[in-house]
Amino acid sequence: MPGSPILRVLRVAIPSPLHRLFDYRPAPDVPACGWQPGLRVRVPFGRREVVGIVVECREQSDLPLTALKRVTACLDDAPLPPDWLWLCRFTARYYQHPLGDTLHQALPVLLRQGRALAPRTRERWALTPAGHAAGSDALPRAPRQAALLEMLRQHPHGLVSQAILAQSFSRDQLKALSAKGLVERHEEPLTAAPLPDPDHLLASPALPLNREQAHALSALHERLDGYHPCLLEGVTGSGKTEVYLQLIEAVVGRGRQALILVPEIGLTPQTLARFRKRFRVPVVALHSGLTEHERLDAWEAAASGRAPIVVGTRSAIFTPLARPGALIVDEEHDASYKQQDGLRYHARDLAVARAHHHRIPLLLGSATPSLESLARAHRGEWRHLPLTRRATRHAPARLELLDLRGRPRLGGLAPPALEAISDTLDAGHQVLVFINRRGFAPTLACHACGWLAECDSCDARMTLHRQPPLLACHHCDRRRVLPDACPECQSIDLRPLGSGTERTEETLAERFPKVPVHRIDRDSTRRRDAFEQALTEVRRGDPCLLVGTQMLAKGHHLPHVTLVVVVNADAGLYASDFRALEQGAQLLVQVAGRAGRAAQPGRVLVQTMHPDDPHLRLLAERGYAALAERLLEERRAAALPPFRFLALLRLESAREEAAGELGRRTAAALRAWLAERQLTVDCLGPVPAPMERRQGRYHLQLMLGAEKRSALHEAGAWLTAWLEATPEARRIRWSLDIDPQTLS
DNA sequence: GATCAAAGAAAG
DNA sequence: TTTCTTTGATCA
Repeated sequence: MPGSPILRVLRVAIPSPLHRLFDYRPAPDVPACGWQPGLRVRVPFGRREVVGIVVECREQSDLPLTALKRVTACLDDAPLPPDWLWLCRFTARYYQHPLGDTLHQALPVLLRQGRALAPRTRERWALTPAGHAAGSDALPRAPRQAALLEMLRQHPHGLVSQAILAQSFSRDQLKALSAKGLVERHEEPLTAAPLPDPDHLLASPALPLNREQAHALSALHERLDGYHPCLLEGVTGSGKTEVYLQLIEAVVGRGRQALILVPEIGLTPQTLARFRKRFRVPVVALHSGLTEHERLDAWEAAASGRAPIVVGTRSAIFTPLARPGALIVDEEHDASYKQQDGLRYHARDLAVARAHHHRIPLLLGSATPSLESLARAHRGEWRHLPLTRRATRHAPARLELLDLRGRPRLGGLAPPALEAISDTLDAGHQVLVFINRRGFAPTLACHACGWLAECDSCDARMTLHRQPPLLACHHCDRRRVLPDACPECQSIDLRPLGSGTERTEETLAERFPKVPVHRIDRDSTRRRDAFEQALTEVRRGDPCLLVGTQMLAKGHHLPHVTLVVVVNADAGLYASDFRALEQGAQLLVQVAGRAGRAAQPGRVLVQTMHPDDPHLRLLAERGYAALAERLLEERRAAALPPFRFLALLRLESAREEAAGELGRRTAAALRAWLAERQLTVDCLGPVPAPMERRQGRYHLQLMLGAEKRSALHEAGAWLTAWLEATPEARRIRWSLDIDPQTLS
């Protein structure tokens, strides 16, 4: 008999590492909206109950209906936002990650736990009839309650609790009055704020634009409808943020929402303050400091459209938007956009997919764009919008290479660097010493026999720390007390080898006793406000020395710094990873950008053992863009990204043999399958990972490369299916990294 | 024979 | 991943 198909089965994504869905029979009571994808359900799973998400409603299952369990309850009145569901499904497919786990990761914790996604409400308190009737002398022994009663008498519609608490009344006083029957509480929905009149959107006026900024903005304005990716390449201080702000203004002015991604290190109170100062509409920030309630509120505000502007770090790409208008990715080259464990997604790449899906503009900004993005711009896929002028009078500081060979060093600094520091301090300016090594010294060595402090669990040296004094491995949690004598030869001549932030700080403090030395690294800024406190002091402008790691290099305005010294450029630039030169150069340019942002021109001294290296010279003499061109040519010649697509299978086991055996079997099976399917994907390995032993486990990897993404994708899908079906693989931890950022 | 840890299997 | 079952080793 014809008719509508009978719904008998719900396919549910379960939070688990399994690459499959599970079928259930619907609960007896049907949700108001009917069964549809995106509804959260509570289901029995094994011996427990979990929260899953319906992804499909069908008539039949591969299993007999009698074998299916029944959904315990539906948790939603309406499905989770479709744009969110779409992005999660895309992500799971693209990164070959289980859909259940992907959905789970992309949801605020409270929603994962099954909390209702009710429209947010707020409390309003108003007088009851008894409250109106009560005289002003009704509460002689409770003056604060009487004052509160009086205040509410002035507001016939009552007051929201926020306003009451802001008048320094307490929740207890409200409760006391409520217990006396004088006031009562009303819950009211937090409905969408009326759209601000486009003429009154700005709380402070937009800044005037220079010609380049104006050109970039008009290019963006031309096409606010439709997918329109633009790479905004702007040197430090060229005003990228102002272009972002004015694009947001246009988007919000049309009643749409803007989502802005910033690097982990970039979501500072100052950044937010700048956004909030410009707009009269709320700016919702998503960062690690939020409580789970705040996170849920922010999610709901974005999903309902109540929040016109959402700013967040990597995971904010999964924020649903009711009326998406534009996506902005600031510092698009930043490595923090790639998640390095579990679901290894790249937020910038997902932003591309999402903007395309929504058909909205995408703005990617950077002073030092990734080679991937530059290649897209060159191919004409993305519009390239350069900003070359700095707002200040000075050209960006040039890098001066300082030959370290044969020179004595003090705390890692060669004499010419010390001299430059001395001169700068004498001139009343500030100095930034950049050193990418935490701790006192990279390791401890025995001067008698050559013993080095090595970690028991990793193929790495242990770092020497002074505060507190110990040896620590930066690759695992292992710590050791400082030995009094060499464990090999009992000599007591143990010496620190090389310099870290602590040692450089110590040396500089001895050498320049009259100025304060601020050390800024992960260790010195453990305390929440320590970092902000140090920055506040530095901003006052008195001469001082700053010693710091990457933390300092990114995004902070240090207007009084006129000299930057890079203690060792080589470590970053000449690492074995194929992206080392690109990322090392990006970091150098960013560090250099700290110098001379205010009235004074800046100097940047880069210490190196390879002052004649052609890459380094190209960067110093002609800048990042020129180096990037050359690196692109080299990548093309070497068949590396962005001219080839890569996927990396990592295998890890406590037993070296087990990982090796599985690696060989996997590679053989994959090669056979590739030959049979005639897919042009090549497979390299298994080879030991660059640091083979880490945290007591052996790491190996299999690298897949292809010219066509579709072929790589097919191979990846087969690989995950094969591994999941292979019993030996269960005892080994494995993960597939699509578009790996590093090969380590 | 009881107890415990390690290994293995299943999840709708 | 979580949970339960099976298996093997050890002890009194």
